[in-house]
Amino acid sequence: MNPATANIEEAILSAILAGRINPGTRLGEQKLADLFGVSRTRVREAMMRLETRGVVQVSARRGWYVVEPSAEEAREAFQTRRIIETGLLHSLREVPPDVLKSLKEHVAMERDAIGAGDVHSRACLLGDFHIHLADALGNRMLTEIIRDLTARTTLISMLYQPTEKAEESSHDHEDIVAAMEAGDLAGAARLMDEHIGKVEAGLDLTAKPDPLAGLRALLSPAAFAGNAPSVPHTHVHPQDHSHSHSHGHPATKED
Amino acid sequence: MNPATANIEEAILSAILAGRINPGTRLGEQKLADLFGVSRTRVREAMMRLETRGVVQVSARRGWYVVEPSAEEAREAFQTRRIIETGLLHSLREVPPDVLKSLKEHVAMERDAIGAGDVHSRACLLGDFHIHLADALGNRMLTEIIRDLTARTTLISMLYQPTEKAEESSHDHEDIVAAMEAGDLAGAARLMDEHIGKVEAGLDLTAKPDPLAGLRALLSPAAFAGNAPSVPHTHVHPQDHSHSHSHGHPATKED
DNA sequence: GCTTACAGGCTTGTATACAAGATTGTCGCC
DNA sequence: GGCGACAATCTTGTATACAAGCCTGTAAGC
Repeated sequence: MNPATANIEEAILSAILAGRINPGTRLGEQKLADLFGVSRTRVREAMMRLETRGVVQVSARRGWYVVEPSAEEAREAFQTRRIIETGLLHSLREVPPDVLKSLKEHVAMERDAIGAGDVHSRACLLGDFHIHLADALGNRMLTEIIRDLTARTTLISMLYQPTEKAEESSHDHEDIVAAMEAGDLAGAARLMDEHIGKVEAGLDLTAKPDPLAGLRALLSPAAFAGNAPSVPHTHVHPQDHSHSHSHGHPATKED
Repeated sequence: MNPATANIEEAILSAILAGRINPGTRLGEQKLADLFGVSRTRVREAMMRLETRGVVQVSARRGWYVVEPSAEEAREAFQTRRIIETGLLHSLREVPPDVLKSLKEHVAMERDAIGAGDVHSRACLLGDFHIHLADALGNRMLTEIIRDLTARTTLISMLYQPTEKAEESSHDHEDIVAAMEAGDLAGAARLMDEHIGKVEAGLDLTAKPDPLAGLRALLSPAAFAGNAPSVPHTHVHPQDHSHSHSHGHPATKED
């Protein structure tokens, strides 16, 4: 593949996995082209590849947007991950020592990142655990699949997750590795199932399927006619999709 | 997505699943563009999407080729399918009656196609069973994943399969459905594992990593100088194949 | 004052032109 | 006669130009 195209693709996917790009973010072709110093052609290539991988979508003549999975798609993504990752653990007969070592090191890194409060690194590592697991098997196809799925569930978490439970996730990972070390693969699979289930259960899938959620919350208390003057038109389109949730998204959780 | 682009992509993928396109086939951009009545741009889009899905590959400034999975990739593909499809069956608690009905009908169609000797339809249906299974769960993501994997294993079978065992496969499918109907999902998963294992075991993964295999077979009996004059040229290009699809795959021989 | 029609700007969609590289067929040389 | 270099041809790689459509801001009409 083209090095430049691959770089764009990889850069965007990595940014998503690290939680640096929010769902719904608009990715303008020309803007990306300038950013990477290439022409729109290459950017379009990368975008189309990412579209087939399920992480961006094109809206006709409007632009490319990072996907905002619906509640239904969220359920599918988690179901798919459960199936694949438990299937993976079940398929193992034994775990090579070097794989165990590598996984333990990874969990240690998770704890460090959590302790250091590095939110991007943390999100990246937590997702990466699952990718690492597949990779340790030496199966690149599976790794790619899980990587794409993880990108999607990361976006889902950003959309629907009211609370972050990084410590709990890392602890789950630790338990899974412990079960693997004990040779209890079935137990590890069960723990993995529960782990993914917990992450899914921690989401509020009824809450934020639309970008108006924040606004809707303002409206529902019937405080609409209260004091805020002419809220509707002026505030529905603050700027535009591209800049609207450009950065300060994660601040809106759990209150 | 674009309708035309999607059509090209789908047409080629379907053709692969039906065994109508051989691994290693060259897919020229202009030729496809003429065929579908569009410009090269659209063809390139479709090709890049298919490349992302792992069914074609581009060789720089030489053309697009249907992938010829190596023995290693073949093992990975089967391993991945085993993991996912057994994981799928394990994840089920019960099978809805309409799904069972649909699967039974599918198996019946397989038998019909086998009886009728329709080789393309048969190949398509045998692969489609697995796709159908995921689809019946209502999980489109999983369906897409399995579809792509099935395309690859279909190509692998075309490359390495010395014998076709359509009846046996169909019979396996029947057994799997029967186990599902009996509510024995664990048993169904085991049967699925064995089924995929059987298909994999039926291959000769040491035999045909290179496109010269047929030629090599002619050379080895040392009958080369015997009586057939200038055999090589006439038989290397049986029909049009565009040209020789002998793009220098590094993994040529093994012995 | 509010609604509706319209125009301008901006973004993607598509085709085409040209550049770069690879393969192949041919000619000259040894 | 065999081998190597060269040129013609074909194919993809990349950029750019133009067309088409959406969004937004403005102005006119009710």
